[in-house]
Amino acid sequence: MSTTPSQRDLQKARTRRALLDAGLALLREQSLSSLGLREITRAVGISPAAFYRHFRDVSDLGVALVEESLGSLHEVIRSGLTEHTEDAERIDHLVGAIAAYVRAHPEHIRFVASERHGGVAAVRTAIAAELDRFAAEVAGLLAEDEVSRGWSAEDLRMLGETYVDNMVMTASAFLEAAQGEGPAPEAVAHTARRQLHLISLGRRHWTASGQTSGA
Amino acid sequence: MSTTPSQRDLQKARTRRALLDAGLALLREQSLSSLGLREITRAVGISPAAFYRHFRDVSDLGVALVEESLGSLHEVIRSGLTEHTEDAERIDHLVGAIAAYVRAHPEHIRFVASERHGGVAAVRTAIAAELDRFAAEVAGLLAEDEVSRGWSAEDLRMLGETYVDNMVMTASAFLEAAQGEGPAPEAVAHTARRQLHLISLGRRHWTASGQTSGA
DNA sequence: TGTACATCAGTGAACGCGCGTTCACTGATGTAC
DNA sequence: TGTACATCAGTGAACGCGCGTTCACTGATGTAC
Repeated sequence: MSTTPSQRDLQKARTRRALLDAGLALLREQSLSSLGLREITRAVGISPAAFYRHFRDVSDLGVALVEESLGSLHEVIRSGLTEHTEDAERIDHLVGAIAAYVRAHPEHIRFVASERHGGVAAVRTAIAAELDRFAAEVAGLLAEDEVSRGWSAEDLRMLGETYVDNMVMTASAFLEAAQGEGPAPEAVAHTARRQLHLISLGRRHWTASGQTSGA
Repeated sequence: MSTTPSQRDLQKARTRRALLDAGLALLREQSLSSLGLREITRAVGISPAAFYRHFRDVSDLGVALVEESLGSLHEVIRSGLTEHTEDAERIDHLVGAIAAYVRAHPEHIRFVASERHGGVAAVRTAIAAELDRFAAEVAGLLAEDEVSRGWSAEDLRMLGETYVDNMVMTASAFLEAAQGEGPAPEAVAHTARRQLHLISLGRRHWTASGQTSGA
């Protein structure tokens, strides 16, 4: 029942894209709460008033960017965790996939990293929800490993969160490396690999009773 | 050779304090890059021009806040890692110390969390430097444990970073819990304890050769 | 195919407002003699 | 202790500027007949 979009629909979609792209580009140098509506429309080359045909306000555009930024990561993670079964290979692959993603979409990663705890509540909420989905997804994938036998859903969830936290930190570190702000990319990859190895060792030796602390 | 500060010095210090406090309070609801100079002076009750007697601009005040926010954490971490030798006790103590710190200084933690990857370069750099110091400090403390025998400086450093990353994530999670944005504080503590336990297990089974991945 | 009307993305001018920064100043505090 | 001068944190007015939002509008595209 879906008809071909009209010229109008196409043009509108094109302008919307331009607004999102311009917004993301401008966010390389500032945070969302200081990004101006006029700044965005100026970059696109339309009048300020036209902005309202596409978004309610700038934070509304921010929420749309969250989906764009994290949506395509699901596939990356899935392949990163399922394509190999041996620990070392899987870690290499996952770290490499993160590095590649950061290289391919640096602005998306920067956006998520800086707005995750940033000043715009709606965006913060959207990012938290998306990262929660990731944690659940990772937990689901790791549940299928042999080592996960006997793990409670709660423990698997915790493991998923640990992986996601680590991946976010690693992505941030790659980003800083790319801007020359921190250690070099190879050093970041080296640290990330060993951190994942550490977690993976812990996972291998995990026992359900081990998690409770002595009184 | 230090003489007692004059009335003038005292008054100036008092105003500076008021500016820092007002800035931090305002940052509860927005990010540094959107915080206005006039907003701060208005909150303090002085004229906008007086601001320049204390700081070059708002980002200069931000850098001063970084030192304030993280400075007092060193002692907390040190005691959290040295007061107990048994794993479970140490983890309980550390997680409790983080929870207490977040409860005592929520604005400081929120500030650091949101500006760590925020829009003001000078502040980002200051936070990164301070967290680096933490990682080095934690690495130094963990080096003294029996399990660390044979660890390279580089691996210890990686371990320190893993701890600091985890602590930052945990602090953020406690903060969100306090605002009712995420899981309850007890759930955060529970996850944090198990994550630290996971890391601690990995640490116990770490071998220098284990970290390199197969070709 | 041609015509009359409807839709609606984008315009451009206008608005009131708060911003950061400057400047010459004031008057309390501090210092030299 | 008293006096004359220096310092300097804070003032208040002024500046030019860009902001978000509103509004009646235009004109190309789409639709009904």
